[in-house]
Amino acid sequence: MAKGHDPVELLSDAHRQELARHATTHILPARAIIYRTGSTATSLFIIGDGAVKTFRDLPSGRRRIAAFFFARDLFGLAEAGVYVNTVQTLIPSRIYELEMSTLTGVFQRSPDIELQFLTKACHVLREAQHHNIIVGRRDAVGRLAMLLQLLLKQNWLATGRQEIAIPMTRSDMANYLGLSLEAVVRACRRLEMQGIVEFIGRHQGRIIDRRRFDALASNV
Amino acid sequence: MAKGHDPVELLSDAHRQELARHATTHILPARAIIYRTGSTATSLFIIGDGAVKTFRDLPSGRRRIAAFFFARDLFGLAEAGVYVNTVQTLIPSRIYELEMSTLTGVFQRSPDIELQFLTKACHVLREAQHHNIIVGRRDAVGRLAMLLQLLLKQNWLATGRQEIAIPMTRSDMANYLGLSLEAVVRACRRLEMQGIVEFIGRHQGRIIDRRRFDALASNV
DNA sequence: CGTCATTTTGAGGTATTTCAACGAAGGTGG
DNA sequence: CCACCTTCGTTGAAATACCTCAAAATGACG
Repeated sequence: MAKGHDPVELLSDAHRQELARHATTHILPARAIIYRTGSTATSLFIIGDGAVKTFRDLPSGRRRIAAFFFARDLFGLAEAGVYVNTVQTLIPSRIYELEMSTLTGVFQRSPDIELQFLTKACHVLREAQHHNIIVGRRDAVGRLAMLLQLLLKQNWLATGRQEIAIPMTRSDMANYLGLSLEAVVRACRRLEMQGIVEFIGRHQGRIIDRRRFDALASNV
Repeated sequence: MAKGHDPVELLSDAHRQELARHATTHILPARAIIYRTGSTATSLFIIGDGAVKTFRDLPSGRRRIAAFFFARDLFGLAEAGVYVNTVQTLIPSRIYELEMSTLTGVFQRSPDIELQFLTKACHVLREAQHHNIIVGRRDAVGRLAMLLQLLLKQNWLATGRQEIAIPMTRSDMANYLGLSLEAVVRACRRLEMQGIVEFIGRHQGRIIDRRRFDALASNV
């Protein structure tokens, strides 16, 4: 089983308040670009509510989605000087912006906050390694199952634990999984045909057979 | 082109001396296990000389190599409480061990050292994302070219800049690239047939046609 | 309610995987 | 120092699964 994906509290309440004083809040609609590849990196961002995707467009015209981020996730730190990925909201989101210049001051005053960021960076790294394992699978259905499992964790509390909220398009899923759009569609079909997952519309799913679902996702 | 892979100095000389006082030096032969999946995480490690691989064995029996690390690289931070990957030397190596307990003290005294570690963690994250892009390619030859390009950067100074030192086995390369062992062998053959790269033995390569080599590696 | 992007479905091509057997290399013990 | 043995590497042939291309249907949005 893929471990290391428990929801991680980024910061304690005290630290969160300390940071809140320095943060700018952005209320963004769906599909809003937060920053682009190559622009100079000036801030870190924390998601209050919503979801974003970080991606790069490759020379071939293909697009690779490096990660999806959700509430309490941190992004903007995978760079040095300039951002290497573009970040865009999937759904309306509330984003907190922390300017690096003010952040270094906070770090000087309280190294333990900085340690929290280091911990969080490690969490993001584990996510990236897990992503590597997903893409390493050869079967489309198994890859899809692992992505759905990821999404399931997000709505563990919000919705029932069989309900899967899918805030992105099939195309996004394909770009994350390293599959073609058609392969994703067919994989969804097959999960339905086999009675493992049911799809209601394109942005919601429901687990029908949890045992076989977990078996699929774990069968790396 | 894949950017973000320039050799990064982990620490300034002053900081390195500060850390050296707290570090334990290990001289290890090839194939030595430094720590295993699931053991409690007590230390960070920095490579003085040598090379290591970090990997996980999946339930299916497959092995996925998450990363190769070389001189001045840092590892042991991709975890929370327990290590999630096993780390093993590829060649005889000198490894510095920094116990977390002493490290937190250092962080308290000099937050700028901690910031260096955060920066380094971001670098490792970028490497993981680059790995994602490599594995995302569908052509075995292109993936191999990107790995060779990575190895090339390591020996930029040590050997000529056409010489590629390959400290790992074909099997390791396969597990890193998400290919079968046979696919790696055939990809090597094809690079030779096309006069792009020449292999001397199994652990050394030489770039023959740099233009086409770069074109291959960039053609993501 | 119409337009447009996204999704869905079908058929064929191509790459890698798998399976099997052989050859080479490295490490160990006599 | 040599021989053995285990591991790793190499090559060939067939099968599977995904990709690509093309066209129709669905859904989103103004």
